[in-house]
Amino acid sequence: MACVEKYLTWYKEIIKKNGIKNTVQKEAVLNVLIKASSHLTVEEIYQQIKDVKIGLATVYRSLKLFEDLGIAKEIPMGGARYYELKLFGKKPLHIHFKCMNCNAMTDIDDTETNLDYIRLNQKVEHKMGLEVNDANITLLGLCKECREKLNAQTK
Amino acid sequence: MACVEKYLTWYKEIIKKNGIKNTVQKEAVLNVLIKASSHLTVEEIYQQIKDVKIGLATVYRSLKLFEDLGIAKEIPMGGARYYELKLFGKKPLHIHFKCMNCNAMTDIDDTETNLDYIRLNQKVEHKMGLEVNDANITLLGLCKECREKLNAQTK
DNA sequence: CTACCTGCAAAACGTTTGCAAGACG
DNA sequence: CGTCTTGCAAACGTTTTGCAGGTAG
Repeated sequence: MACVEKYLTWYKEIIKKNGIKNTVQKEAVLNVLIKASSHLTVEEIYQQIKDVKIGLATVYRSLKLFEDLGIAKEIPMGGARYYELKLFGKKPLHIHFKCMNCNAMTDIDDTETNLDYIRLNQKVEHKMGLEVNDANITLLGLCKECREKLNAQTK
Repeated sequence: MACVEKYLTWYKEIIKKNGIKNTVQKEAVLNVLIKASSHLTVEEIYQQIKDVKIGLATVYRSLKLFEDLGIAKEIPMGGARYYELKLFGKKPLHIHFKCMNCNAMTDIDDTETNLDYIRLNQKVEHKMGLEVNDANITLLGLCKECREKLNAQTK
């Protein structure tokens, strides 16, 4: 994937611009996040880094840094904290879905739907006189597979 | 408030129906939640109970129980966990707003807006073939007061 | 009277921090 | 070379658990 390389360069640019040093550890965390298809916990990110010597504390520190720089975003869900990247290619806002049966956490990848939510957020912003910079939207329920499976059992 | 009494009776009904024993401790936790205007952390709930002998562990156990029974709902936000009641008088879904400046966590109490979000959730449900039972929506930004304060400083 | 519930203290868990050594620029 | 960063281990705050005693139904 050429995209991974390109994004990585961009991220490193942001880090450098803020007077922070680029290290193999930060790069490793970024790499995992870029390649991740879904949202990961700190522990999962830590486990997926095997080619670089890294401590758990550094993963925490890197993620906090990335949050401050606006690179990454935390999504809290029932005790756990998931992380994902915010920039480049990702929508500025998107909806998360958590299946209460299989516990999978996925994105709802539908441009029109995402736009609907963004429009609604703007409406709220004007109506209430607030300034909305970010939004966490998580729907909970049954995913398509689990729904069909459970329906089949109860028939 | 007669409402507090009424709700309390209803909640105790639910607890009894599920074969769980009603105790002064559970009642105390419910009372705090019913009377609370905003969302509370476990520690805050614990502190507000003074007339009953109760241990922190019991507060945790009660809240978990209430969640399982569908009485209460957890709202995770940046490390902390807030709790609120789900039933009776409360909207089935409403939007939380967290101010990044003063850290206050409030509800967006606007029926029309809440309905907009519910409609949107239903749209997603049908479009993606999911079953949506619940939704966590938290907007992050600046509240009206902080926004004006900060604007005044930068002029 | 029995099953469930409670308080307490200990344990478990996730996250943060102090420090000396090391790496980036 | 100075500053920022790291790994390690200890500290920390929150949540869970085991257990003996207590209470609701």
